[in-house]
Amino acid sequence: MTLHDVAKLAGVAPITASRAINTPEQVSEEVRQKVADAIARTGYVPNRLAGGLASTRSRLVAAVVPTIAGPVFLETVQALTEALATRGYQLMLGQSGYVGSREDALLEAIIGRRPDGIVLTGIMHSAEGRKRLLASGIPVVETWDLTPTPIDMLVGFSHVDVGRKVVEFLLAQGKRRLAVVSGDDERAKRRHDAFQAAARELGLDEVPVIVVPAPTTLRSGRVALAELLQRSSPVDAVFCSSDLLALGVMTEAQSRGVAVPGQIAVVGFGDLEFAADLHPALTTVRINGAEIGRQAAQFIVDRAEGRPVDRRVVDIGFSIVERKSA
Amino acid sequence: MTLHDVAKLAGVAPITASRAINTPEQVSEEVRQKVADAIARTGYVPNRLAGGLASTRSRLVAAVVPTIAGPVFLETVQALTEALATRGYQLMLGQSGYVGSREDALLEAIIGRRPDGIVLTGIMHSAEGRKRLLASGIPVVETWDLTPTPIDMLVGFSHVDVGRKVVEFLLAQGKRRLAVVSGDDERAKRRHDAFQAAARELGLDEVPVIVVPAPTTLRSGRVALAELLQRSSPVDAVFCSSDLLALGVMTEAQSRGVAVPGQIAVVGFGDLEFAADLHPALTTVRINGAEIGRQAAQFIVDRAEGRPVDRRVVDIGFSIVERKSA
DNA sequence: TTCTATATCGGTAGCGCTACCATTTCGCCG
DNA sequence: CGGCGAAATGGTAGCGCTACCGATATAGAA
Repeated sequence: MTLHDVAKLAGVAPITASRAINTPEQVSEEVRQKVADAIARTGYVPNRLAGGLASTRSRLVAAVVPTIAGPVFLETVQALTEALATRGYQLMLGQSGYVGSREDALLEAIIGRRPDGIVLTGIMHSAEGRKRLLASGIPVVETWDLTPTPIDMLVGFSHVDVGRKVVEFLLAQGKRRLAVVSGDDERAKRRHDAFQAAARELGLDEVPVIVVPAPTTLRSGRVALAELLQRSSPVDAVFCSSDLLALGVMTEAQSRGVAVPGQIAVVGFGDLEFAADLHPALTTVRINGAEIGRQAAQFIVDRAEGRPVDRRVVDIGFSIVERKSA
Repeated sequence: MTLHDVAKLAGVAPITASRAINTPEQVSEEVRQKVADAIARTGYVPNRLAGGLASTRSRLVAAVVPTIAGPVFLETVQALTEALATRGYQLMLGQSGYVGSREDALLEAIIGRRPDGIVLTGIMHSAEGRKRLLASGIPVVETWDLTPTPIDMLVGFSHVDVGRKVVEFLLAQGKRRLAVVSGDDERAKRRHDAFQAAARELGLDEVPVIVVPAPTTLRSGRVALAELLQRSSPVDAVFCSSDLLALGVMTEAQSRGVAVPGQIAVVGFGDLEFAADLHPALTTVRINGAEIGRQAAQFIVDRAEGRPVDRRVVDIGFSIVERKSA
């Protein structure tokens, strides 16, 4: 079943049938109807590979996440997929793994499909990767981070600001013996470095940091708190690099009879769906992941459809959602 | 940068360059080297849209999930993406939404890309959808369920068996006043129908079922337990249709001072990563989601590469992981 | 009436690749 | 030393669609 068959059935030229489908305002009502009938009768589905080849517009967008299994980027991916779908674009998913070893093969696989855009979670660091991306000429959106030197477009927020603001928040709660439990990914590191620096500036003790492997899990939260409590210096607040970690810390606290927030305050990161309903409800840093996805989709669709994108960097900010755990 | 440019640079015919890339065993070592050099110098990346069009093999696989935001299918999607990537295939993600309204548009968007296979989470029910899928001639794998009439291939397990086994398990623990908290998706319904039926057969009281909207959340688990406790008849065990729901039930129990499993046993479904580390550790039904993904990938790649698939239905089963909550 | 602007439709070529068949090369046999 | 099969290479055509340009019909202006 090809466009030619449909056109023949409708009694028009293939190119006219193409227009009836793609730019219906360019054909008469009569033709539109005949073509629609022919499509209905044949069950014709346009071959978008062929269309993409001919028009150099694949209507495919690639998203690269470290792993889909971590809940962090889910909201973003969901919003991205949706926003793209309503505009006729399809999402291709690529997993870089937290290692970044297969990154090169992944980029090759993606670029080979000639997507109309690539959405990266996190910024691309490898010079090689940046070069390939740039050379490909494909619009790129980096997300979930801020950098003065984006490859192309960017929508994110400042991890350094997050670290600072959380210290200030905790201080305002009267907490003075802060600690951090953090995944070993690079953005989390930026947050806790800023956290430590801010604590130092404000005259607090050196902040101990427990680093756990990414992806972060409830288990590593439990283990981390256990380790923290075992150390000599007491702790009255813990900033976790993910809500899952925070849940782990709270779980461990509970199983040890340590009161939250009474003895230890806990702050998470991400504001996952469950955070509000934990007991005690989790105080956490909220990132509007869905908005990141939507904005990224907007960027790429605008580019693909030839609209100029003036502001190429969007800082969507964050907020500290104060609940019961801190 | 096209294959022609690379071929010219390497001093061979385009078709020879193509072979050097795709079937290197068909060309001499010398040609292989020259083409590899030319590629390295030019940064050439084959256009897989063109290749797909010419060979009618897109090396694209579509996966349809209700929503990526629910954690249930994550493991499957991750394993699928990985297994596919290592074989040179790319995953396209489609979200049907739990409603299934846009399902038609989604199918059209997917089929239009001529994927080498389609992986469905859950089985396809709409007659219209089945017809289109069948008509497209694309290999289809239905997952996470069992049916005597799959569209094509299938890898799943019996939800009816799950419901029955959990009743038996709970009974063996000495629990007699069972209840269910369940999402309103169709597979969950199958589980709790079987659960109710089994309880009836075994002479237990009628099992109350609280149905909450999908996707299930911690919050709905809390609310559901609250409602359950408010009812007249006492309850000593709750089977939840997801681990998140189970966590909600346990959270609510904890905040009300109801002992788990002492007063109420809780059984989850899914064995999400956090289940083992909850306090108390969650007893739950384990589904090997990753294995589902890998098997689905295997099915599709086998088909795409012309290998015959003899056993088209795989029951991967499930297991009840007994921990502390029941 | 003739000319021009506008809407509607069609033809041709080509996107970048691979399937298929043809040709060349070369070692090796009788 | 001709002939032959296998290995290596090349040529042609076409996958299904759209960009680009051209043709025709209609309506209104001059």
